Order: sequence, then structure tokens, then C-alpha cells
Amino acid sequence: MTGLTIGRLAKTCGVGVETVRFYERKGLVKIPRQKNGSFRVYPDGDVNKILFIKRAQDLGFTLAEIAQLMELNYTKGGACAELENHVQEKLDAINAKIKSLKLMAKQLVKLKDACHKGAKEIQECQVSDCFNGRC
Amino acid sequence: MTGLTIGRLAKTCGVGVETVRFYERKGLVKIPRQKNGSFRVYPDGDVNKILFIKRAQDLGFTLAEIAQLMELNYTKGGACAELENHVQEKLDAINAKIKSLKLMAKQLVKLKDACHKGAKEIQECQVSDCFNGRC
DNA sequence: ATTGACTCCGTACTATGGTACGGAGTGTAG
DNA sequence: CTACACTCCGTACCATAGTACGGAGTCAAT
Repeated sequence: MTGLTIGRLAKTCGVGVETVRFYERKGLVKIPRQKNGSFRVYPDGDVNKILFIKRAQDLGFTLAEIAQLMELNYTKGGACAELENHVQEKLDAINAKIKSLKLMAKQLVKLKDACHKGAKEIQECQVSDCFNGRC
Repeated sequence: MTGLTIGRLAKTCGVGVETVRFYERKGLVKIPRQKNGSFRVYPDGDVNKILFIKRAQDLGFTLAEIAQLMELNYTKGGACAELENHVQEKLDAINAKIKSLKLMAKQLVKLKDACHKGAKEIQECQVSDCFNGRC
């Protein structure tokens, strides 16, 4: 038994059936319509695709960006430079996110530490000042 | 002249006037209504608050979460443990994101490198397999 | 062969995070 | 003192990312 119905796929991935259909409409997943088949039958690998979408969303990518990321798969052969550009673009975005998150983490640690030194310091170090070097 | 009109505040922060009003409705910024004043007059510090909101959004926090983060400011004294819990929660979330992003970056670098070694390897390393160890 | 679960599709509705509109009031520079 | 920019407020609209609905068709087991 190779292949999944939309219900099984959705359940396996912890999303709703409607969500899968929504991703199809957005071009993130291809509709796996078989000749003469009236129901969708998904290859098992589509589980990974859906899970990837969910993870990438958690990381702050929009569905449009995720679609771009997933298209990097299909650039086999030939357009190597183009692929490299796209990948580098995504890498830059990812690294910028990492940098910002690290800064924020650092500042939150400072806020936490300040707590042990008394309320006064906390007032002098508000979370919203985290990015202004005042902390 | 201490204080900013809504227009000046918005312009300084690179957002729209309507956005500031929207944040007010969501409780992220307090309406600075002076007695007898018909216009809002914002303290200069609100610039930092708006900028903080924007940055935190970039990092994937929702406005509701940002409101929570900003309330950590007002937990001065006493509720030290509570503040620490909230902060630690955010730190855990941030660190998990950093980890995921690093993994993703690593896999994208592999994809880029694979390009130089021929199309066949690229097909064996799809971006959506990044989190399944197949890459 | 019929029941019941699943699927089909289009359409409508929701929440979030804004953006735009429009008529009225305000504030200030010339 | 008038013109013009800015502000007020409510309301409506937009995109994104789903979620829900409902009538019809399908599949699989009893």
C-alpha cells in the first residue's frame, strides 16, 4: 500500500485536511491526481514536505518564501549559478535572523540577571531598551 | 519642546500613523492624552517602544507575545520569580529557533556545495529533507 | 447493496496585522 | 484670520494563513 489519502497525510502531519488543500492552491504541494482516480493519492515523501512547511513557518518564513525554498529542489543541472544565488539569499536571511535572535537572547539574559540585583536595575533595563544598548 | 505628535513618532519609527493607533488599540502603547489636550503627545521614549515592537516582530513574535514581553518591564520588585519564568520561556523559544535556523543554514550550504559536484547529488538532497537527516 | 467514513469542490468565515477613507476638529505660520 | 497641514475617530478594506460548511460523489466492509 503505497500512497496516502489526504486524510491520512493530514493526520500524519498533524494538520487539517483543509490545510493540505490550501497548500495545494498556493502551489506548495502538487495535487497528486491519478488518471481515472477521483481521490488524491500522495506519495509518502509528501509527509516530509508538509512537515518542512510547518517547521519553516515556525522559523518565520511566509508560505511564499517557503515555496521559493522548496523550488530549490528542482533546479537540477545547468542553472548552478542561479541556484547558488537563491540559496545564498536564503542563507543571508537566515543568518540575519540568527544574529537578531542571539542579540535578543543576550539581552533577555541580562534582564533576568538584573532581577537578582534588585528592582531598581530592572526599571533601568526595560525589555524595550534591549536593542538600544541601554541594557 | 518635549514630546512628539503621532505623526512625528510614526515618521521617526518608519511606521504609519494608523499603525501607532492600531498598537494603542492592542494595548502595546498607552494613549498619552494630556488633560485638556485634544492631540496625543508621546514621550520620546515611545520611539524605542515602537522600534522594539518592529524588531520583535521580525524575530517571529506576535503582537500578543510582544505585549507580554513589554509587561515584564512593569513587574518590578517582588515578582522576580515570575518574571524569570516568562523570560526563560522566551529564551527557550528563541534558542530553539536559533538551533533550527542553524540546521537549516547547514543544509542549505550542503545543497550549494552539492551543485558543484553535479546535478545528481542535488536531487538526493532536497531542501524539504533538511530535517530528516537524509541530506 | 447499503451503510458509514472519507473525499470532492466551491464558498464563506475567522484571526492577525495592518492600511485607507472621510468628515470634522485643531494648531500654526504667514 | 485664514489657509493648510496635521490630528481626531470610527469604519471599512486588504493580505496572509488558515478553518468551517455543505451537498454530492466514492470506497470499502458487512
